[in-house]
Amino acid sequence: MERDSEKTRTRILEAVGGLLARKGFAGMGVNAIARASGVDKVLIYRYFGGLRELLREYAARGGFWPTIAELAGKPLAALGDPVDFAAALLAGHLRELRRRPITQEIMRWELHERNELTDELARFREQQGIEILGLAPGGFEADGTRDPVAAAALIQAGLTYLVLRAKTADVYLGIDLRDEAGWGRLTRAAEGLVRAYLKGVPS
Amino acid sequence: MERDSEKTRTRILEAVGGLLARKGFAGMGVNAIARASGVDKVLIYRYFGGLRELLREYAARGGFWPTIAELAGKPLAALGDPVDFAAALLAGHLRELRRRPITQEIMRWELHERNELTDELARFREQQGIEILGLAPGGFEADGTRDPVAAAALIQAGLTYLVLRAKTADVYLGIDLRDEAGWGRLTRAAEGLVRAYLKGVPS
DNA sequence: TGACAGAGTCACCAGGTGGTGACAATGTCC
DNA sequence: GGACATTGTCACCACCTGGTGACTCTGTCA
Repeated sequence: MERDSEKTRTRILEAVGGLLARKGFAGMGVNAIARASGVDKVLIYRYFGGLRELLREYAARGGFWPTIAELAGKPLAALGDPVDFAAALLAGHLRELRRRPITQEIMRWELHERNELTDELARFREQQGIEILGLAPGGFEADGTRDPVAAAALIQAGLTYLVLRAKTADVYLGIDLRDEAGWGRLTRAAEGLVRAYLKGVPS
Repeated sequence: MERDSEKTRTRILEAVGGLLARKGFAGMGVNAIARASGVDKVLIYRYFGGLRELLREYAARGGFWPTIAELAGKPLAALGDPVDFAAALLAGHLRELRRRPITQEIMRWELHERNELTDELARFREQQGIEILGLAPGGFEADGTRDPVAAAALIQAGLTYLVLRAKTADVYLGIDLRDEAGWGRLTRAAEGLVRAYLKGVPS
């Protein structure tokens, strides 16, 4: 064997990512990681301490969350109107989440397990989300009739759910999740909803 | 022992429900069901054939999906306006899903496993959803600027995601998911969104 | 009373999991 | 060269899983 501990470490970490993308968190175990990386599992314990710590280190490397710039898709300065801002970020959320199977897998995992790691990952996202809201030109304060934050949360959550659902479903309320046309409808609906809600004029 | 096969069958089926509510599908196995029901696992094979068939039979008993009447919350005849109709059904979706932990667990399961059973369960819901859309007074046809079905799907998906997420998260984009006030904000936002989108006037 | 089918019990199997101790190979430094 | 720590290999452990064969018990019916 190669006898290069640093290389072995990264091989293990890469195996985590690959396994995550292929099998999700269901098949995530010491034996599976050892098999996938072609490394003896005892090295996982030696180098990382255990599965928890390995996953923690994998998470610490990051790279599966889109940055704010990626979410916006264009320079933030170009989004002077709060409605454009919201529409662009929601579209960006959909776009960026769809192209990140590992991120999707983490979010699926968060949906039915809660531990220090999932809490930390969620906290990071939550923090980023709040930060983005703070960047909204003019802010997103609620008044008597409108609650822009709740509305944005709802639409973002809807897009998230549909992306996660698309792995195991072909269709949702008649909308084809396998086809790009279906996603186009959803993108336009999201934009139309937020425009109508914030300005009172659909589309 | 009691020597009553019918009683034993129902004890097993009830154990499935209890286990589902407590542990979700993660801990769903022959041994666990046998333990939870206080019945030898060999009887599961004798009476049902295996885990798949047992789950199938459990699903066939139904009772975890809200009916259309429950979703509407009030007589459909009272919902003459398509906007009221949509708002009432979205609010009903949230209300009914929140009170059904087993249904939530099934939907979580559907999110990362796909088999004949999940497909069938999803097909039932899909069918019901389409049926509800058909009941909308005046229909929900898309025109050049609006796609009411996509908008409703998005909001419904958002409510679904937040309900599922509430089990493992306390907060989403600053909205408190443990508190009734948070759900009130979301309900009002959903209604405001659909009203604004369909009529052009928020709230 | 005795035969018999149905209901329930028990012991076991192969295979997988997380986890560890003992050992062999390899490079490094004196 | 020899000492030594590091890296990697292998065999093993207890435990749990799904699944099955063989047994005993019990109620029913002739």
